[in-house]
Amino acid sequence: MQIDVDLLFSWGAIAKEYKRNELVFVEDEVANFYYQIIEGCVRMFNSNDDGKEFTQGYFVVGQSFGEPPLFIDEKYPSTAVAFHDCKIIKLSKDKFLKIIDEYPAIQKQFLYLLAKRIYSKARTSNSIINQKPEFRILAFLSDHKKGNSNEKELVAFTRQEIANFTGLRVETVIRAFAKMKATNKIEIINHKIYF
Amino acid sequence: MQIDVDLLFSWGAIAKEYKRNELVFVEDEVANFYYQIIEGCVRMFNSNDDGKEFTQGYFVVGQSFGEPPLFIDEKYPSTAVAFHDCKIIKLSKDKFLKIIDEYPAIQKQFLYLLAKRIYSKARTSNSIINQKPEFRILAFLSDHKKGNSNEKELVAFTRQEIANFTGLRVETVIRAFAKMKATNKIEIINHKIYF
DNA sequence: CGGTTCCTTGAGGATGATCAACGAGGGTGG
DNA sequence: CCACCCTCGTTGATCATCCTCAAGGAACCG
Repeated sequence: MQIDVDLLFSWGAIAKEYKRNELVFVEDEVANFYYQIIEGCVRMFNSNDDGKEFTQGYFVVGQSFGEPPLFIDEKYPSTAVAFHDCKIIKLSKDKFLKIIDEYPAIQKQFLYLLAKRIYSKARTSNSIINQKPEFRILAFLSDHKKGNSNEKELVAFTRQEIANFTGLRVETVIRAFAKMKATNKIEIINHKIYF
Repeated sequence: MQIDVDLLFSWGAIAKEYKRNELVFVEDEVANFYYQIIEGCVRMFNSNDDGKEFTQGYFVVGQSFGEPPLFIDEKYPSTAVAFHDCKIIKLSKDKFLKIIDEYPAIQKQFLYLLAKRIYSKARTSNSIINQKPEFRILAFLSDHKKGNSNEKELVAFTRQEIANFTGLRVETVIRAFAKMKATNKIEIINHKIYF
């Protein structure tokens, strides 16, 4: 949990519902709100001219997103959309920055959070740029694995979503999966992937 | 300037000199120090199996680098090397974290710094993944332009360095530059690039 | 059971990587 | 001052890989 929900409400935050695929904010828009997910899952992405999308990240229950621009007075570098139906807390930028100032413990939490984000962005951009499709996909799968046991678990992303995250095309992802199945790196049962 | 130099020294920091190409820290090493540049320039990068390098970023005088792992108790995701001869202040992790705790203003500065880094990492990874060579290079050039005037200025990176940053190969960079010259996006005088 | 979304396969093509060889400039030491 | 070396830039030819396009099949849901 990022900021205590009751605290947020006491500062005037409101909860808003978003249907699947509804936009939360759009690239190049001015950043005016702090967002924290109560229910559902949010995807951040960029589109290029051809309509090809690149997923910057997924955010789930309890996580906040789109904060960096609030601190540095920048526009949103990406678009955020409800990946599933969502309930999201919204608080104005001013109030959010005041909370940060008034509660040193919260400020510190955000420092750690941003440090984590940079760390993982450094790792993903490295694996995406330097490596072959199979490697990129494996990096994605490892990062998004819930348990860290050896047991294989269901991958809850479509091949298209994995393609968007790894900067590949669906067909390439599918073909890579075929190879990975052959080498026992994953299992595919009934079109579902287990890793 | 990140943290006041005198303050750092008063907390027991030392200044160390690094020759060009000398390593400051290495990928996967445990993070034990805070580093701040007094003189010179540092490059952070990853190498993959083929020896191909991907540059995560350049850091110049007055900037600190390699802090995120200090906050979250992780190993370094990349290697740092002196790009030119350097003088760098080094402070132990413990003392650094104490400074962060004792001076709220400094803590806040780091929050802003990390926010900026995330913002620019989001932008670069997008332009690198989604786009054609020429576009990637233009993004790099814009990001590293000092003045924001329209006047063309000398690009102080070799073609190899630009290739490492954009995830391309030298030859591809050179060929892209040839096209960009033809379309007047850059000038090349005596092998030097002006953008 | 009809529609939508997702998955799959094949063929062909474009693009950037690779390999090899050479040119140009700048600095250093004899 | 010149010869050499080392780094950086350049060019062409060839290759591998991933993208593109097209078509169809499977699963799922109301």
